[in-house]
Amino acid sequence: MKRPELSPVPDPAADQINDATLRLSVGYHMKRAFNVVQADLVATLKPFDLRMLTYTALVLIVDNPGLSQSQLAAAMDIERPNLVVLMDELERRALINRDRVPTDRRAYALTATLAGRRLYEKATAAVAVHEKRLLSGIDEATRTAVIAALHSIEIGQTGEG
Amino acid sequence: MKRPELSPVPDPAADQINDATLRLSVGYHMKRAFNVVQADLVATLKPFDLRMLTYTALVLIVDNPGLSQSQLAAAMDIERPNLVVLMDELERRALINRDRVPTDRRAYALTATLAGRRLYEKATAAVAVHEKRLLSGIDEATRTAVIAALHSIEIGQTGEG
DNA sequence: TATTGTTATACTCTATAACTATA
DNA sequence: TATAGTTATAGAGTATAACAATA
Repeated sequence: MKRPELSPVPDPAADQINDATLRLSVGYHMKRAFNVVQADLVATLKPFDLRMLTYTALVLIVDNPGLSQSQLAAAMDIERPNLVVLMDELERRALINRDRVPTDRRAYALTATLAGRRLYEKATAAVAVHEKRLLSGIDEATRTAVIAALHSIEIGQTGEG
Repeated sequence: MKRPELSPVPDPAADQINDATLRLSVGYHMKRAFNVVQADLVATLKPFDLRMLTYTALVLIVDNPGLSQSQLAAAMDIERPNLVVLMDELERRALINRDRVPTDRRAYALTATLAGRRLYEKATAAVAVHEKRLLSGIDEATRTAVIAALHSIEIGQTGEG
């Protein structure tokens, strides 16, 4: 966490740097912006003992009960082996269940426990507050355009809203 | 590299997922979009034997000759210890020089060598091409708004664009 | 005392190969 | 054969503490 409490005061040294050439490098600005968002998100989730990956997994399981680990890994854009340890952690903490699927005994049906859903509710509320604060400087129209643009980059297509 | 060659075909499994709740979670979409951009950038830089961090460092040194490692670390938003190994690598490859500053013999003045500047030129041209392709689905006005928004998140302020 | 660069270290995230059990 | 989940492992990126040299 480089920015302790989302201080709005940037490092003065960084601003003396001439980044004119980089002004068109989306990757650079995206990384820096993402760093800020991620740091905020990490700090927000810490009280709930969740990280970005465990939070995202929990949200997707609550919203999509019964999905498999393969589906979840695809949705999260991570490799299956990396998801296993996340599921191990959430299961150990009794936030999710791994139930065998009768029709395909290779797969697990993932569902959230009551404790998982409660943690989801609290964490999601906290995240909403923090993200709202994080984006407070951006007007609604721009915010919508940005999310749409991010989504279009994400899926590699043009329009989608 | 999860998306081998920036295929515009998303994983079908991921699209069946209900991410309505996440539609407002900027962190989630930002991470996914950043993953795509980063994968493209990594692939683009690979022929030059550069990673995102080494490329960014090289660009900033070329654009800001004489800056110190502390200043560079601040500009890149990484910790000083992590920058050391990057400088070791670039110096070993004779892309940059570390010269002692006469007025402050603790610090190094970082400059790019001729080879460093040449690599910078070639890599930057390649990055520009790839980013243009990556953002081809987004109109100019939106693109400008997105970069401005990213920058405003980055510096934690409102307007600056 | 404070700062620059450094070493050592640890943790998280990511990626691949290879295995098992099912299909 | 192919797929779901798993294990082991390796590589990046990131973060902190502690040190020597210098200010």
